[in-house]
Formats: sequence, structure tokens, C-alpha cells
Amino acid sequence: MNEHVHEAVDLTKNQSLVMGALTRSKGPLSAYTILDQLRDNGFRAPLQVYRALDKLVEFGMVHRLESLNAFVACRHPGCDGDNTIAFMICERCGQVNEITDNALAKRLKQLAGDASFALKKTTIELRGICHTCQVA
Amino acid sequence: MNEHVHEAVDLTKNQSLVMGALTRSKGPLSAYTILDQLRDNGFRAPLQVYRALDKLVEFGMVHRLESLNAFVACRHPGCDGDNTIAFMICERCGQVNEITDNALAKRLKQLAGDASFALKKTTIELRGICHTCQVA
DNA sequence: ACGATTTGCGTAACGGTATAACGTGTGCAA
DNA sequence: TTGCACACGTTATACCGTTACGCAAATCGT
Repeated sequence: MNEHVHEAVDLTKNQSLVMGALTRSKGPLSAYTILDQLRDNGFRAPLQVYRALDKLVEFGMVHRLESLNAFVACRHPGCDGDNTIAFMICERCGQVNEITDNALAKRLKQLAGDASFALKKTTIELRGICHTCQVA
Repeated sequence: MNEHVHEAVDLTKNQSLVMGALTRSKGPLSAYTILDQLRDNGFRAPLQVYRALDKLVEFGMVHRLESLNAFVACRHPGCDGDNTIAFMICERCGQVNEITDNALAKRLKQLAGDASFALKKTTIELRGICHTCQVA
């Protein structure tokens, strides 16, 4: 058990605050939204947020959603390592689900290999409507 | 032959100009770069570019690269319809390759289906170094 | 213990990306 | 003819992200 415990890394004050904001949030947050939420904690400039985010992403604790220009706390058990990660983003409620899939990862590696492309990072973001929102 | 000829749609003046800029370019262009290139043609405001881009994307003639905030002319034979499209983006030379792959598309549909997620649009962007740049 | 390097922090200014809100003109259909 | 849809132009503004500067604390090799 105990798959990739994030709390292992010890964070600076700013990093903890940003992580906290993301963890409390139901969905993704933009950097400026985080900034606003942390004004009472002494945050005054975007850079304070971006620097923390950079580190958190580096640690694998936060993911950036390219198609939203926003960030989410990693909630997926097993997102460490080089796992390919895809996101399902509900356009109605804004919730984000992380998924890892071996078949997907394999196929992408294959395609890159076929083109002699040295793959460094993959971004997969699925937009649509989640089950809950469809029913509602 | 003659798969999905883009020229079929007839474009407005602004749309043609933007399409022209993208077609001439080797790689992706940002909206503001396009704006600058078209100043001599009377372009003065971002909105002129964005409006044209919106339409061109809608027509399937241009793709947006989320991870770059940039746009490319579609060069892929067969990008019409609902084909899943992935992009391989070289971080060295900036060139972009479009690929469609059935296995990939299937797997994504499967994953979405498993989660009862009503898939609307998929974004797949692979970052790395292309073959040419590796050799050089 | 010491300086040197690295790392994090704070602030100000700026540049890049995208949209809102307004009004204009043109073509077409009821 | 009137109403509608659509492309267009302009201004202003909102949102996203970085550069450049200086300072302070932690880390490390000697």
C-alpha cells in the first residue's frame, strides 16, 4: 500500500499554502485565483504563486492543465514515475479526473518510436461532460 | 484521391489572410505574431486575428496547440471528421507533426465510455525532439 | 568556522494571450 | 421594408506569465 505519499517532500511555506489552496478546491484553479485566495496570507504578486507551482509540478504533486491554463492537485494513486496521465475535464462542473492507462502509454511510445521522435512529455486532455452532469 | 480539400470553403478576406500566414509558416504561429505579419494588410487589433482563427478552427483548417498557445495550418491528409488528432511538437526546431491513429482513438473512446464520460474533444500533444534535430 | 553557492523570497514592471462591449455595414429572407 | 445574421473595426480591459532586481536563509566543501 502507501502508493507515492506526497507528504514525504517537505514544502516551503509558500509551497504549502499553494498546495493547500489546490487541495481544498473541488476543481482546477488558475494561478491568479490562487493568488487572490492567498492575499490574506501575505501573497501579493503572481510570481509567488508561479514559483510555488513550478516546484509542486516538479514534485509531481500538482498537474498543469494546458487547455485551461489552470492547475490541479494530483489525486491519482500512482501518478509518480513516468506514467502517462490523461485528464477528463467536465465542461459543465469543472471537475477533473486523472487516469493512467498502459495501453495508451504504450501506443504513444510506439507512435513516437515509429517517427524516431524522442518523447519527453505528453499532454492528454479530454473535454466533455461527466456522468453526474449528464444525469442531472 | 483528393482527400478533404480545404479550399472548398470560401473564406472572407480576413480569414484568407490569416490562413495564408499560417500556410506560409514552417511552424505554429501565435495570434500576435500573425497580427504583426498582417499589419501591412490592415490588421490593427487582436480580435481580427482571433475571429478569423475561430472560424478556421471551426472549419478544420487550423488546429490550436494548447500547450503552446499557438496555431498551425492543418497539413494532415484526413483530418476531417472526428478523427482523433495528436501532435508531435519538436522543442528544438518548433516543427509540428500531425498524426491520427485509430488504436489511440479507440482506446480513448473506451476509457471515456468506461467512465460514462461524454467525450467532446481530445487534446493530445507530444513534446520532444524530432528525428532531424536529434541527428544534428 | 568560513566563504561560496544555491535556493527561496518579495517587489515592480512588463509582455503575451484573449475577450467584452460597443457600433458599423452588408446581404438576405420574411 | 424590416428584421435578422454575419463579418468587420475600435477601444478598452481582463487574464496569464515572465524579466529583472535585490535580499535573506540554507547548504556545502574545505
